[in-house]
Amino acid sequence: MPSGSVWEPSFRVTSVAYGELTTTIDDAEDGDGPMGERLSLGVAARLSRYLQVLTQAKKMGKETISSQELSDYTHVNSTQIRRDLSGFGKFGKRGVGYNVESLVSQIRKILRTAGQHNIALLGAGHLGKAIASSDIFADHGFRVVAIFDVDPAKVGTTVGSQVVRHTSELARVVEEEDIVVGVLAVPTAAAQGLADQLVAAGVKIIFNYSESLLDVPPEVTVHTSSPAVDLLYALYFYLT
Amino acid sequence: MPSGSVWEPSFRVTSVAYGELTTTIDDAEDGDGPMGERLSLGVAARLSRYLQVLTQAKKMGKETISSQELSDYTHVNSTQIRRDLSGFGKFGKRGVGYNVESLVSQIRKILRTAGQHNIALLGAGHLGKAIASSDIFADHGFRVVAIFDVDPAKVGTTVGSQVVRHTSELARVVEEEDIVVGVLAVPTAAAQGLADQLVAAGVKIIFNYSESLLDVPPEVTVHTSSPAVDLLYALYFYLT
DNA sequence: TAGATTGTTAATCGATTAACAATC
DNA sequence: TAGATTGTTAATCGATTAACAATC
Repeated sequence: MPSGSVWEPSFRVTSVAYGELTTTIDDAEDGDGPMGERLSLGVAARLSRYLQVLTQAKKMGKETISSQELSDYTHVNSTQIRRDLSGFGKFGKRGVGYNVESLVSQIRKILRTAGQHNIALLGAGHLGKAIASSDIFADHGFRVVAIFDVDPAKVGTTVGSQVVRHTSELARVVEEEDIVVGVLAVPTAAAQGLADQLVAAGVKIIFNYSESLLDVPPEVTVHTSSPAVDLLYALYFYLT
Repeated sequence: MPSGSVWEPSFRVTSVAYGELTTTIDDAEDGDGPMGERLSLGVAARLSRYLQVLTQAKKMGKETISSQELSDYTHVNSTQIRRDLSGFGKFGKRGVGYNVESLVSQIRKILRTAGQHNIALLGAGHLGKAIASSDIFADHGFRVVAIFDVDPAKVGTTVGSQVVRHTSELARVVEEEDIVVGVLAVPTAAAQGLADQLVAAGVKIIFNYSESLLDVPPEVTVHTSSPAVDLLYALYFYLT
């Protein structure tokens, strides 16, 4: 019996309301399935989770996986998983399950995240170092191509494969390196200022590991990491 | 215009299927409202998120907050927020909003997380140090009361306010310190073994910051932290 | 009073689930 | 063939949203 993240309740509670969610887009793909339409928030979020589990399962040498196993690890109902997948094609084999490797590439295609994407990491403290040396981002095609800090003692040192730069170089580097995501691993007090700089530099996705509530323009998406929230939530069901 | 986490799509996608979700429990409270029943997964997760934002707003000296402001920060629809809250009482003031401090204590009461809960942190590397020195857990009544590592070079050193202990002491310390949550901040290869030890020691909630897919008994809840998943998801809506 | 915001209703949409035939 | 698991249908439940009266 595997685990699963209590993560996203029926709505992974983070229901987002980001403008139109189901408008048609240009490029179609395999033919059948809703490939030509923008995915709903729910489907996109679940597919991302399946992808995470599949990526790890592949690492562990697993060749096939059933919807029930995926369900055990994601806590998404197995019928819903089969439903989500069958909307895009018949990926599974009855009596056997899904081929892990082929399902990974199918989902990557659906999520259009087959390519490489560049990340800027802000903050070279403990958290920044932990993120820089982790595989999690790299596994999904995200590359930390620049690390910034304001501390003169840290600027110039090497973290992961990158030399730490001073924050004053942010705007230039974001453009040069084609950075689409900024990750804030800085103290709460510094977060808003750096978010402003990221926005000014044209970054549209910010990952906030600080506690600060960030104010950004509507076209910028902020994801605030909140382990304590998930813990509160898990604890509620433990206590009751 | 504040940000918000793409987090939990309409379902914070992590819909969980953990047995009965709406059975009645013993203690009733204020009288009106569904206080006597177990919260649905969705409501509990959303309330946790409101609490996170409110806690930070309180720190920033904010006295009142409207459902629209809460919506901007959580990406939960403002009508839904009012609906969620009004189920437990009339906490708001028309034309004004909600009192931040009073709403914090109301939600804490609803989530039954007013008390202190003890955490064991496994791994005294960069991530462990980052977690130990962060406020996020402390803000919500979680206390890191023990830190473990297997590295002899780390055992005995001080991280945060704790002296790092050897993992062999785990079972004893879990019992002595009444630890209910184990946080895994260790390399992927070590995660399952430590999860097994936590389970054997009686811990029922595990927070997994490694990439490992953990197999645990059904009564244990595992939350796997997955920043890359959230990033994939945010990127999809950015690219389309 | 005028403006703002809550609390609540009603309608819709999507997630959830059980069930089962199809088929590997 | 027998067992397992997918793909799909149909029914239910809860989330989402707009709208608006109540009221601070």
